[in-house]
This record gives sequence, structure tokens and C-alpha cells, in this order.
Amino acid sequence: MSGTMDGTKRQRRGDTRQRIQDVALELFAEQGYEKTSLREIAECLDVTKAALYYHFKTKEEILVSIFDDLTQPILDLIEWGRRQPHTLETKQEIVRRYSETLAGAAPLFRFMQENQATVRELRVGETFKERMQGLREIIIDPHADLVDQVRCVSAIFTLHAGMFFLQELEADPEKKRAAILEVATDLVTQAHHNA
Amino acid sequence: MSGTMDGTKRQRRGDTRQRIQDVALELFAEQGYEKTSLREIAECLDVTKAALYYHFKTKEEILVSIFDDLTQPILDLIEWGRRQPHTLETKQEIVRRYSETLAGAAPLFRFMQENQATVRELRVGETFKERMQGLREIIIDPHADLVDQVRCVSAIFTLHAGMFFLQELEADPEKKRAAILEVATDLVTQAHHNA
Amino acid sequence: MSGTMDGTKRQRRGDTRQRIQDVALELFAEQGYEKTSLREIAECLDVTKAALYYHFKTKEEILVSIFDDLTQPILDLIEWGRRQPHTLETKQEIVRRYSETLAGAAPLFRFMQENQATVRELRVGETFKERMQGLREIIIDPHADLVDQVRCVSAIFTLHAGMFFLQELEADPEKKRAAILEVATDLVTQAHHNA
Amino acid sequence: MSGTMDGTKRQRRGDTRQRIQDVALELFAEQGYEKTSLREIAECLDVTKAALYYHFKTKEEILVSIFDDLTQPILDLIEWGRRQPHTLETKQEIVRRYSETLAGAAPLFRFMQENQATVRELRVGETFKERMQGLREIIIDPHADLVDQVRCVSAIFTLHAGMFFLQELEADPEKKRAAILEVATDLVTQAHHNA
DNA sequence: TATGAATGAGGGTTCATTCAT
DNA sequence: TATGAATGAACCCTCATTCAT
Repeated sequence: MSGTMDGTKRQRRGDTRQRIQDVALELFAEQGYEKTSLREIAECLDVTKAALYYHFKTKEEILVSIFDDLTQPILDLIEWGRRQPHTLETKQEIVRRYSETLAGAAPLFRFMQENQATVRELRVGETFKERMQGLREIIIDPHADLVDQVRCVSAIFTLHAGMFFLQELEADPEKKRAAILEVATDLVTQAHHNA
Repeated sequence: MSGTMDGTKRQRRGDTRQRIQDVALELFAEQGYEKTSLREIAECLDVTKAALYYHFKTKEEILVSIFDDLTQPILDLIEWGRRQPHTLETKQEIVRRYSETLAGAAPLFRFMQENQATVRELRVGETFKERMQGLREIIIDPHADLVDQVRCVSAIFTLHAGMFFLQELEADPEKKRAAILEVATDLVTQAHHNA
Repeated sequence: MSGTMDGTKRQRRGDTRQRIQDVALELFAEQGYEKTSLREIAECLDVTKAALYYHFKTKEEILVSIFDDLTQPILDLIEWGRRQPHTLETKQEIVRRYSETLAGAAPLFRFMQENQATVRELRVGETFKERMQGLREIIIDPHADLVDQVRCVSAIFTLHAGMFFLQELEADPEKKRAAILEVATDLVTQAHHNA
Repeated sequence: MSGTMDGTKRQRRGDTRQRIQDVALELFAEQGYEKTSLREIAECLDVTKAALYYHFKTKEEILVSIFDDLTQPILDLIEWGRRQPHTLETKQEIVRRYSETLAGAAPLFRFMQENQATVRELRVGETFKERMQGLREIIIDPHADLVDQVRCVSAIFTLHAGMFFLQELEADPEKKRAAILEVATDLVTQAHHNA
């Protein structure tokens, strides 16, 4: 994932590039993209700002690299989805897998969710939109009733929202994830049955 | 330097405060809070930055004033909801009214949605969270099954997301609004029936 | 909104000018000239900034007017001193009177002492310097030994500093004033006897 | 006016921090703290304002750093004084050494003297007050007569005032310094003998 | 006698970015 | 691989002052 040139010994003490990504994502998610300065990131890592520029061309590129690394699973999921028959089981599986992807990169998705205005003017914004469009295509039947199309989109956003908005609901996190997944699955199931 | 001599825009008299709010909301919604500078707002209004400070103490206060003005209906709705019996009809009516409120102040809610990271550190963030908590209280039955609680939150979030995220779905806006409302209503209805 | 309509507090009528001076001096002495804004003064008085400009042409003029009002006694003292014989008794009386003058306008002198850098570029700075020069002339014998000249200046400065710097010495204020006066008197006395 | 082409000032390499302090102190002393803007300091050095922020976190920190550097001798003097017996000779030596310290950092002390109102709200204000308190403790006998205590304080302030207030007295600077020192020494001597 | 509304200049501060070393 | 030093643009905000009403 990190050292792309030779796969042998590239992750010894001081894989700075990776550490930058980690800290940056943490801060981006916590405080937002704009409010997180390169100075802050550098200080967290105990390096100078200039060091960041050795590893990344711009602030935006740090974000892009994180995004690209962490959203690969979505790309895979979409590609997989496209090759499947449009059955109910497929859609349910997509929902399940997407739920897992979200859980696996929660900070990034939280970040994307909470910084939409910012991200919209960034390259990742456009890319993310495309990904979501791809997701919609494999889950929505374009000939279905409008209401059912909305159900599918709602399913996706329920998963999203579930990650962050539902933290106020106090309950066992695992049970919550299961409940969210159930509601989302329910929505695509209803949408499918009406067809 | 600007148009001080031509008498074309002479109906602005004492409405500057309102005009600041209007322009600010528009820009905040379009570009985000951080990316919108007071210089920009001032330029749009053809006044100086200092003029803004005659009407508002800080940049944040501009946002607060907009927020307070436009979210009053939510407060009213919550108060109304608290006094109603917890019937299905009540919940459906709440969803319907909330949908209307959202439509009536779409730019603000879009802004809140898209600038969560920023807004979280602002006073409006806290206030908004409280409002949402109030909404949840009148729509969620705390003794209900967890899945049904998630359904209700999903309903609210569907309304929110629907306002902005569904712009990709091409269809008549009115029909879309109706479809969204139907899905949200459906969700609270299912939640209620399981009880 | 501010309680201007109820006629209960009618003794402030036409005394606004005086009230501005009072508040201004208090704030100038407390926070310094630069740190005290006209906005602050206006707010303390519950009037608008523009009102200040009805009574005074500039911020500086507020200070000038205060200064002129309160330092008249020094002018009188100097004029009196010029007409007296240069005896020891005269000098001692000058010290005594000056001490009284200082006590009678303590906030202003504290202000002048603590804002020398600022005041130097203001009109009052020049005026004050002239006054001090006048004082020196009636208390210092230009033909005296340099050390004795220094003694006289030291006497004056002891009176000044005593007003404010000696607040750390804990003692009865009246006794402190008496002690300060005694030291100052002593200094001019020594200076005189050496002649 | 800016002289960027002539190669005269090519020895500045890594000494920027020091140069900032030098110029800042000069301007602070000349015009006062508030009236001296960072823009002005930067222009004098032919760098940008932002460059100042590379070396110092805030405007106040520039002052603090200057203060800390230049008042170290006072700290040393106090420490020395504490370890000496409270004899007349010690006190006289303290006065002598303090006089030297003042002469060695005249611009700073002039600044402190003339910007008391400003400095009072700054960190250096508090620190300076503590230093002066320390000085008082080693020169004043707390059981002495109040008048004699005042004499000692007066001695200190005579030294201070001498640096700046006595510039009007026209005489050879060296002689003036000697005269001032004599008056101050005299004061502590008198105070001591009365005990 | 005041006020409401506005201005122009300037304040300190922060930022992403650059580049020689 | 990094750092030290610096920049230019922009930021939010405050100020004394003005003037029509």
C-alpha cells in the first residue's frame, strides 16, 4: 500500500508518508479540512511543514491519497455489482458489503459527510460523487417507481447516517450496526418487491 | 468608487441587515462557511466590510441570526408535538410539517448538512443538535425496538438528505418531494405498527 | 429600549460634556489612551459614538479638555512661584502646594505618568512638558551644583511616583502622603542649604 | 529608501531574530508599543510581516523576549543582594550596580517607564513588578521608619527618572549620571543612618 | 442634542507554499 | 529525507471619524 517502488524493506521505522496520512485523516475528521492546518499536522508528527511537501505536492493531495487508498473497496464493490444479476439477493449483499466498507474506513466517511461543502470544490468531491453514482446504478432499478428509487437512496444514506448521527441513540454498538443494516436491507427489499 | 451617483438601487434603506443575512446565507450555502469571507459578502452588497460590523458583532453572529430566524418553525413544531398524543397520526403529521419546514428554509438546512464539521465548533452547532434531539423525542418511542428507533431517525435523515442529495435523480421536483415524504412517512408508520 | 423614556433620572441634562470627561478620564487612567476606544466611552454613558463628536471634535480633544481643566492649578502655582522670592520657604511651599495639586487630580497625573509614550505625540504632551519646565524654573537654582539640581528634580519625581508606585508599601495612605512630602521637602531643603 | 540592490547589508544570515529584537526595541521605545505596528518593524528590516511570525509567535512575544534578555542582570543583582549582609555598603553597591544595569539597557527601561499603562496588561508588566518588588526587598528595611522606606524607593526612581526625565538638564552626560548616582546613594545612606 | 449608518485605513494573525541547503 | 527561513495573500476585526437626519 505504501512503498510502491520496491516491495522489500519500505516500512521500517519512519514510514513518514503513511504517518502523515494517518494523522491528517484523524485531524481532518475531527476538526474539518479547512480548520486543520499543515502546521498542525506537522507538529503532531514532530516534523516541519516543509517535510510534508517532500511527500505530497499540496494539502489537497494528502487528502486525495487518503481517499484513493481507502475507497478502493467501493470501486471493487461496484465492479462486482455490475457483473452480478440484478436480483434481490445481489442488492442485499451490496448493502451488506457497503456497510462493512463504511465501518472499515469510518473516519474518512465521517469526514466526507461532514465536509461536503469543502469537499465539493476539491477533486475528491467529484470522485466521490462518481462513486456514489456507481453505487446507485447497481442498486437502483431505473424503471422502478420513483418512491422505490428514493427507498434505495434512503438505504444508502441510512447506512451513512448510521455511522455518525446515531451516536446519540444509546445502545450496544454492535446491535446498533445490526439494526441499521436491517433497516437499510429492508428498504431495498421493499423497493425490490414493489417492482 | 462604486455606484453612488446613479439612483437605480435607491430602495435600500434600513434593510441592510436583512440583505446581509440574505447574501450571507446564499454564499454560506454555496461555498461553505469558511470559504466565504466577509470581504466577499460586503462586495456583493456594495458596502465595506466595516459596514457588516455595524450590523453584526462577528461573522459567527451573522450565521447565528440567520439560524435563529429560520429555525423558529422547528421550535414551534417540537412544542406542538410535545402536547399531542403519541399516535401514528401525530407522527405522520410531524413528518409532514418537518418536510415543509425543510423546504421553507432549504438553503439553511443544506448549509447545516454540508458544513457539519465547521458548524460543530460554532454556537449554532450545539443549538441545532438540541433541536434535533427535541425532534427525535417527539417522534421516537424510547421503549420501541432498536430497529424501529433507527427507522425513525432514518425517516428524518431521509427528509434531510432528500433535499439535496437526491438532485441527481432526475424527476419533477414536486414529485420527488412527494416521494421522499412518502418514504419517510412509511418508515415512521412501520416503526409505529411494530410497537 | 435603553430606558430613555421614563423621566425618573432627570438630573442629567446638559451635563453630558462633563460626564464624557469623567468617564473618559477614568477609562484613560485605567486602561491607557490607546486601549480606550470611543465606543467604550460611549457605551459607558449609554450614548452613541456620534454623540461624543457633538461635544468634542476629536478623541484627542477630549483629553485636552480634561487636561486643561485639571492642570490650571499648576499654572497658578507657577505664576505664584515666579512672583515670590527664591527663599527656602518659597520652595518648600511650592512642594507642598504641588503635592496637593497632584492629590487633587490623581487620575490625570497617573494617566500622564503611565502614558508618556502616547502623550508625547499629543498636544497635551508638549503642554505638560512646558508646565514641568515652569515648575523646574521656580524650584531649581540654575547656578546651583548639578547634584543639587538633580535633588530638586528628584523631589518632583518623588511626588509623582509616590502617588502611584508606592501603593505596594502598605501603610495608612495619609501617613504615606506625609512621608512622601517629607522626603521631597527634604530634598529641596538639602539642595538649598548647599547653595 | 529600501536599498535592495546595494550589497552593503550582506552579513545578515541567521541573525534575523536578533535584528527583529533590535529594531522592535528601538521603535517601541521611540513611539510606544501600541503605536508600533508589525508592518513598521517588518519594513525597517525589509522583510514581510509573516517573517516576524516565523521567529515570534505574537507581537507580545517579541517584547517578552527582549525583556527577558535584557533584565537578566536585575535578576542576578537581586540574587546577589539576597546573599549579602544588609549593611550600608551593600545598599550603596546595589544602587551603583542598578544604575549600571539601567544604563546598559536604557531603551528598554525608557520603554517600560513610558508605557506603563500598556505594559500593565502584558506579561512583562507582571514580571517587571515582581523584579521591582525583589529590588525593594534587598534595599528597604521593613522595620525602618516609613519616611526612610520612601527614601529608598525614591532612590530607585531617581535612577529611573534620571535616565529620561533629566535630559532637559543640560550638562555633560557623564557628570549627570554621576550626580544622579550621588543623589540616589545619598538617599539610601540617609535612610540607613536613621535606623 | 443627539442617532443610525457607513467608511477607509489599518491592526495582528494564519495559511499554503517555495526553495536553497 | 528533511529543515530553516521566508513570502504573499488573505483573514477577521477594530478604530476614529463623518454626515444626513
